[in-house]
Amino acid sequence: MTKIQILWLRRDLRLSDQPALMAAVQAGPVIPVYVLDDETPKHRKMGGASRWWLHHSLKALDARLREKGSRLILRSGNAANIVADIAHKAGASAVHCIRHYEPWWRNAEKELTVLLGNDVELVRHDGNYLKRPGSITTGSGDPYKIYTPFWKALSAQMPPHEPAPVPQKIPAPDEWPVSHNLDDWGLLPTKPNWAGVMEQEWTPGEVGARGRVDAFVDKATQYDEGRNLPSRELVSRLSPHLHFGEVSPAYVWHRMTGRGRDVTTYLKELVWRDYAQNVILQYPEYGGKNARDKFDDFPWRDFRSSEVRYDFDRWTKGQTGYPIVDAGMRELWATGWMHNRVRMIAASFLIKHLLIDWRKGEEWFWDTLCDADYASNSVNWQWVSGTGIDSNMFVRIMAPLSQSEKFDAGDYIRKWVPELADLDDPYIHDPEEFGRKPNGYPAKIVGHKQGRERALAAYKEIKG
DNA sequence: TTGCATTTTTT
DNA sequence: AAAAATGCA
Repeated sequence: MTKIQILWLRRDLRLSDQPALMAAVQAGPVIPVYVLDDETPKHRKMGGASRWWLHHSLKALDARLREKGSRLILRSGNAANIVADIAHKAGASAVHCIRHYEPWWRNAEKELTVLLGNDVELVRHDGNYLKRPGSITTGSGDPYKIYTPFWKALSAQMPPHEPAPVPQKIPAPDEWPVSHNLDDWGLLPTKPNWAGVMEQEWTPGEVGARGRVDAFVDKATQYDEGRNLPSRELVSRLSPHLHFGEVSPAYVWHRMTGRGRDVTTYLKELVWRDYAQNVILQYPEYGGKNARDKFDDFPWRDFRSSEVRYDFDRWTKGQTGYPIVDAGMRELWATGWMHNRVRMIAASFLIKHLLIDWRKGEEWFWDTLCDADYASNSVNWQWVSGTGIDSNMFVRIMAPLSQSEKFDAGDYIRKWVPELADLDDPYIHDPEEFGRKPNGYPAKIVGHKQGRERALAAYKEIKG
């Protein structure tokens, strides 16, 4: 006799290469459950863009499950409590999940083990990363702090496993637990215009993820240069799909490699996901705490001052007077995503030129990115700010104007800052300097030289 | 301990 | 050419 299996889903919303699903299917009838949990993550509950994505991803997953004779059970509240309750009421013998390494999920997994008691087993599977986080260590057995040696150690263990197929059929229980209605969760924004743009831009769900992979395979060899050119469509745009687990990194790895091509630069980028997990496993508080604690005394401009909040507000709205920064921030607001090269420029501008604490920027990205990921977002913000374990490069202050020219961002600016659309290169990168600033476009918040010198002076204060 | 290395840079 | 500190073998 086989007993009910609970499949507890979080950021692993796929049917293929899903080890928790495979294990559940082999053991008995499966009840797939997703819990919308705004309690467990505390202040890290999903932001607006992530919620939009989640809505569509869950809808797509439910449709996929129904094709296989199953369905998705939706509940909201404390995930550990609810999953335990469902498991007990269904008389389940096991709960299967994919492990997640955000500190709140690690806690919840521990709590769930206790709540399930002796009769129900919690089986945690790995599968959202190329190697199990924590398994890649230095010669002396410590976790890596620096990316390059981490990459070398991990890539020596590649390729990953062959991706597992979608199960033919997912056995259903005789009785389904009660489920909420997705539409009642209010995950979609009240602004219909924004939702319209998002729907044009993205197809959440496993099928959409596969489509992005297909579209990127032929571009992957150009990635080494293409990743720096925001005007061109040469990046994978897989980040939100990977974040929500709609596709496994092992599948992406296998699709991109082979055929004797060199796609190393892209693979390195993919491995940054693994690296970021390796960091938050060492430093669970990485999202809110400087890894280099001398930065705790850094003289950030005081956010209680209305002038500083006003500058921050202009940054969020893409009104800084720096076209490349503004284009990026407006792309983010419109589409829930920003080209990575521009993310670096925009982040550097907030931290160095505006001298605003990186945590304010990270918070904004957390709310507005549809790929918002605790590990990746924190690691990248701390990398730019120089507060991270992996860099001490505060004095690397990106020059937004030369970056804009260097990476040929003219068309990118034309697309996202329409009031500058009529300007030719090179004027469009710095209209103020060339005396071509249209009236509708703001003056620079702070001059480049002035901002740079202020940042260097602030850095000196914590050096001694 | 030593020596080499460190995602994306700047002037 | 310099910035500049610490990880890693």
